[in-house]
Amino acid sequence: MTDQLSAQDWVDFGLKTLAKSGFTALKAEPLAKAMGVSRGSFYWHFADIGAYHAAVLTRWREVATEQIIAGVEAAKTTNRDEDPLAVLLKLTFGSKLALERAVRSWAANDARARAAVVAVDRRRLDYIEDLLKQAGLAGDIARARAQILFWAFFGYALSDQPLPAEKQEAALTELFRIVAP
Amino acid sequence: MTDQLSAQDWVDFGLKTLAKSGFTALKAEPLAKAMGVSRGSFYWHFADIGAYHAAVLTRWREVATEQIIAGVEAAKTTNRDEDPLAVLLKLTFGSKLALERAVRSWAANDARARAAVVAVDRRRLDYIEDLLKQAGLAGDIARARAQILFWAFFGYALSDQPLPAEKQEAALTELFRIVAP
DNA sequence: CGGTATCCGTACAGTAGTGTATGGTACCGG
DNA sequence: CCGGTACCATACACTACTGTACGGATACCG
Repeated sequence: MTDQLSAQDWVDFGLKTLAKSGFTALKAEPLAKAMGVSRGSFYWHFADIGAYHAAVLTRWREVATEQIIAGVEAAKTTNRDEDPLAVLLKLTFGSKLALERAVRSWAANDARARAAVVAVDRRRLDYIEDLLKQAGLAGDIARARAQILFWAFFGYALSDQPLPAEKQEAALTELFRIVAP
Repeated sequence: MTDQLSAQDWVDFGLKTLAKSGFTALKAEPLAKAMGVSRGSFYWHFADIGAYHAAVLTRWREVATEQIIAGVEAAKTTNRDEDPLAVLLKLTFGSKLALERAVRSWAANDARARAAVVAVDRRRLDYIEDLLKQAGLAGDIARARAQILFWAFFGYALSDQPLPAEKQEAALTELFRIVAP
C-alpha cells in the first residue's frame, strides 16, 4: 500500500506547513487532520511533539545549509565567467523565503529552533567569508564584509514588505558594487 | 489605592513579556498570574485577547518608531560635529533588540502584527533615506543605500548569535565606511 | 451616610490540543 | 494459512487557556 505514511512524510509536510502557517501550526491534531489521518499515525512515528519538532528542525538544517551553497558551487564550475558572489546574491535573494522566516520566527520562541538557526548561520557566514577571500579580499575585511552581506540577506529575508522589483534590483546592484573587491 | 491596575499597566507588562518570552506568552491567564491578579482584571480592561494584542501592538508602534529617531535628532542639535548617520548606527546597534525580535517573530504568524511592522519599517526607512540625502547623496543612491542599511540593521537585530564586540565593531565601521558618502 | 462606578476574585462552561490504551487491518515471511 | 509486524482509528483522561456571569470590595461623590 502506498497510502501509508512514513516519518519522513510527516516531517516534509511539517516543513510545508511551517512555511505556510508558521511554527504555531506545528501541532499533532491539525497536522493529522490536514493529512487526512488521525493522531494515531503521528504518535506511532513520534514519541511526542518535542521529538517531532526536533525531527523537523534537523531536516531543515540539512536542506537550508547546503542548498544555496551547492547552487553556487555548481555555477562555479559550469559558468566560470560569472562572479560566484553575484550568483550567491541572485540565488539567495531570489529564493522563496517563507520557510526561512518561519524558522527564524520559531527561533525567537524556542531554544532548540534557536540552536538550529545558529548552526546554519555559522555555516553560511563562513562560506561567504570564503568566497570573499577567494575574490582577493584581505582576511579582516573579508570577515567584516561577509558579516554585512549576511546581515543584509536576513534583513531582506525577514522584512515583511515585498519590495518592488525595481528597487530591489537597484539595492542589490548597489550592495554588490559596495562589497565586491 | 495604587495597587489597582490600568489598561496601560497591562500593555506595558505585555511589552516586557513580549521581549522576554515572545508573543506566545501573551495570554491572559499566564500574564494575570505573573502580575498577581486574576483574569477578572484582564477581562475588565480588555474585551478579549484580540483587543489586548491590538493595544500592545499600538503601543509598540509608538515607542519603536520615534525612539531612535528622537535620539538622533537630539544628537544633531546638541552634538553638531558628529555624523548623524554614525549616531544612528550606534544607537540602533547598541539598543536591546529582544523586543524587536519578538515583534517581528510575531509578525510572521499574525496579520495585525505584520501590519504594525510594515508601518514602522516604512517610517524608519524613510528617515534613513532622508539622512543620506542630507549627507549629500543623490536620490537613487540614497534610496538603495538606505535599503542596505535597513536590511543590515534587521539582519543584525534578528541574528541569534550575539556577536563578539570586536567583530561587531569591525563590521560596523566597515558598514559606515562603505555606505557613507 | 448612601449610592454608584470602578476594579477584581471566583466559579462555571466551553474549546483545543496532548498523550495513552486498545483494538483493527493489511501485508509479509515461514 | 498463520502468526507477527507495521500502521492507523477510536476512545478516554488530562491540561491549558478562553470567555462569561456574578458577586464582593473599595473609593469617590453627592
